[in-house]
Amino acid sequence: MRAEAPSRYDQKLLHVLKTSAAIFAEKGYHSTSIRDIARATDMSLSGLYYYFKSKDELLFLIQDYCFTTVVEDCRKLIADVRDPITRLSLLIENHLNYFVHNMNEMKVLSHEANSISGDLFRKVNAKKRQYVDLVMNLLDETAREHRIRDVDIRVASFSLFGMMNWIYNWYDPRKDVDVRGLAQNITRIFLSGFLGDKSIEAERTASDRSHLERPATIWQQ
Amino acid sequence: MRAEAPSRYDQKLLHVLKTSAAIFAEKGYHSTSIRDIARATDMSLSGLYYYFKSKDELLFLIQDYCFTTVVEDCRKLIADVRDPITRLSLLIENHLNYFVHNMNEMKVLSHEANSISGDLFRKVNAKKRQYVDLVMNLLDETAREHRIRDVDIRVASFSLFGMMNWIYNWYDPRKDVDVRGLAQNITRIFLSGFLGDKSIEAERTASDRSHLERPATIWQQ
DNA sequence: CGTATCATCGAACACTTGTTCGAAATGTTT
DNA sequence: AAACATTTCGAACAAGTGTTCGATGATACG
Repeated sequence: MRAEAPSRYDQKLLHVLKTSAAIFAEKGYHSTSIRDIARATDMSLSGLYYYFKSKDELLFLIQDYCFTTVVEDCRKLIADVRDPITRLSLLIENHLNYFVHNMNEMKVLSHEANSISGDLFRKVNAKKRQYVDLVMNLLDETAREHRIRDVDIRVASFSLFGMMNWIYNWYDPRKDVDVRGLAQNITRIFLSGFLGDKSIEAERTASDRSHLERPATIWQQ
Repeated sequence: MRAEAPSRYDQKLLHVLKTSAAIFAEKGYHSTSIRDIARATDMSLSGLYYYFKSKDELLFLIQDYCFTTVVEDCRKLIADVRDPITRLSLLIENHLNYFVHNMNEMKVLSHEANSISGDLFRKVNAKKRQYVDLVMNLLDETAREHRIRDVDIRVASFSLFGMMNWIYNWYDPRKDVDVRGLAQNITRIFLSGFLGDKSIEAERTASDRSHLERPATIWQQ
């Protein structure tokens, strides 16, 4: 039994989502009007409302669809792998691969995370939390296996997410390394950074932290 | 000769900037109305326009003021240090310290980078580019000294910025490690990750990259 | 054919937005 | 006190916003 062919409705909905994501990615969610989307999709203003019932929901559909797929793909990919480090590497590769190939949607997911509110916000956030927990557990397991005690798991996890999710701010497939190279580099930096290197004591480099005491600048008066 | 005492005008302007930054950080630039700011500052709508001549410029003033200070502080801090690794460590510490102590402004700087346009955008971006170049040069120098050839400098630089700038999405000073710990962790992860560890070959962990060939999911059809 | 379901649209509504402008209040200097 | 500059404000404007609704066209099926 094979998958149903997508209906006319589904096809057009997806087209609307993809076009909207592109505009949201370029101009930002709040600066994009439904009229902008109507123009780009060659539909009428009110005709769009047949496919979503509010601008909020439109954003949700993009985020949810996109995020669900990343997580599902990831789960399949690491399903029959046990070694936490390998699982982590695969997660990173999947995340970056999906990100680069769906830059618009992922930018909207990352950048407009707080542009949504209420129940829809909570729904997306529930999935996000699962994903974050997955990473934190992997790091925790790895840390135990390798007797790493000097790294905060939360800081490490979000550092990794920072590295990965920041790419929408700079990555240009036309002049940067390809996805392969991107994944290799980030995996290498994070993993060997997290696992640590006995020959390097990062601490040595800047032991005088007295400047951290200063409240820093005029903003704080 | 000591610094001039800030005038009434400067004091109030700073108060306006700081209050605006707090609201922008919470609700986002585009969802914040000048009326919101008027309410929060106990000023009239039109009264605010005595301190800036457009909403755009208000955003610019926040970003410029904030960014200028980070870079200046950084330059002073590393002025008489030659070792690139030490310079890098100090830069990271300064960046994170400033970020945590001025979370609102730095969130506005990071998150609303594209909410500004035209000349004002270019002005902020010029400073940003200098800062990025500083980091890239430091990494380049370090890479040469330590004979690191398998890491892309651009990827490494923006990975570092990703780690540092992402914190506005998760860092909570009330339940996370303090700035000291934050800086230690991130410096350790990035630095020993960038310098690498001969005993670890990250490459080994996920040599099968065939899934990176697949165009990935429904979005691309 | 006809008829029921799906898909689309134009026109309008109620509301919020950034910004302006002349006048009034406040403060400072002669 | 008078004259000046600095600072604040109320009221209004023009433009753009998300959303609704009844009507119309298209499509599928009996």
